Amino acid sequence: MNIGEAARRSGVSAKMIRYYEQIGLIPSVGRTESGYRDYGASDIHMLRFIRRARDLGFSTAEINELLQLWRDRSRRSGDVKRIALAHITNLRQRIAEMEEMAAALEHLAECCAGDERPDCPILTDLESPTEMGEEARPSKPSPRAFRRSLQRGQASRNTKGNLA
Amino acid sequence: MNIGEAARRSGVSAKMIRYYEQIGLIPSVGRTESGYRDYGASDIHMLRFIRRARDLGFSTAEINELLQLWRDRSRRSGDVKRIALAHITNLRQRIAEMEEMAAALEHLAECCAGDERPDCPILTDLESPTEMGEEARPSKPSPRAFRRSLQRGQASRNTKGNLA
DNA sequence: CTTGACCTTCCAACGATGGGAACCCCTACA
DNA sequence: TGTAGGGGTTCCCATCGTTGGAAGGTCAAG
Repeated sequence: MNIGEAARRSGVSAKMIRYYEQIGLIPSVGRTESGYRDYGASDIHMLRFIRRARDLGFSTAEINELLQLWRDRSRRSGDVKRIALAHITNLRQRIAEMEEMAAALEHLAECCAGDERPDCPILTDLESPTEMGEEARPSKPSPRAFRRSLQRGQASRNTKGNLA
Repeated sequence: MNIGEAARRSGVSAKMIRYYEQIGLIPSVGRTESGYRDYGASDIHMLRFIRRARDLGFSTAEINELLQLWRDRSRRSGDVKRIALAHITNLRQRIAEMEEMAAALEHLAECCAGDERPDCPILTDLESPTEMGEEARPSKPSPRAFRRSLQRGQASRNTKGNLA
C-alpha cells in the first residue's frame, strides 16, 4: 500500500512517515518500480506503535529505544520500565512548573479588578515580582533552562538530524 | 552600561537581549562611538519585566501586548486580565493533557514487573492501546495538534520573525 | 604592545510538524 | 489515445525560544 493509505491506517501523516524514515526511526521501506514507497501490515503496526508513544509524550529518541526493545524478544521489561519512569519524571516536573505559573497567575488575576481603571496587580507583579510563596525562585536553575534541558536529548551534532 | 552588564542585572542573556531587539520586542537602544549597545536603568527595568513574564510562561507575542499596556498609562486593567486569563486557560489545558499522559503511564508502569523477563504491559499498550478511561481519545483533535495550535500565535509570515 | 575579556554581526542548530513548489506517475473517462 | 485529477517524489522554508560558534573589532590592564 502507498504512503497515503499507510498514513490513514496508522494515524501518522505521510509527511511524518517520510520524516521518521529520514531520521532513521523507521527503516527504509521497499519501493515500487515507479519509486513509490510500499508499506505492509507490519509497517502499519510499527507506525501505530509510534503514534501511541507520541500520544503519551515520548520523544523520538525515547521512541527509538522503545522500538528496539519492542523488536528484541529477549528484552528485560526493567529496561522498558526505566524509560517510562524517566519520562513520567519529566512530565511531573513540567506539570509542576506549569502549575506554579498557573497558580501565581490565578492569584494575580483574582486581585485584578479587570475593569476600565489602569491599576493592575498583574502588571505590578511583572514590574517587580512579590515573592509570596514558591513561584520563580532564582535559586532554581530557572524553569526555562530546565525546559531546554528536557528537550536536549543526547542527540549528537549531525547535520541531517539522524538518530544516533 | 554594556550588554553584558545589562544581562547580569536583568537576568536576560545578552543573546536574548539582542534577539528581543531584533524582533522588535524592545526598541533599539543607543550605541557608543564604537558601536556597543548602551543600556540605562529603564532598559533594565523593562528587561526584568520581560524576564518575569517569560518565567510565567507568556509567549513573546503576549509579552509584546503586556509591554504596550504597561507603557500605556490609560490602559484598562481588563485588557491585562484578559491576556492573563487566556494564558491560564492554555496552561491548564496543557497541564491536563500531560496529566493524562502521566496517569496512563503510571498505571502501565505499576503493572510492569520491571525485571529480567521480556513481558511488558507498557509495550503491550503501545502495540495496541487498551482504552481504559480518558487518555488519548481519537475524537479529540489530538494533543499534538493542540500543542501546535498553542505555539502558533497569529504571527504573520515575515522573513525576519518580527512582531507585527 | 600584548593579552584576555568583552563587544559586533551572521549562520546554524534543536524538535516535531506543516506548507508549498516542481515534477513524475497512475487511473478513469471521453 | 489524450487528458484531467489526485496521488506520489524530493527539496526548501517556517514555526518558537534559545544557545553555540565563527570571524572580527574594542577596551582595559599588565
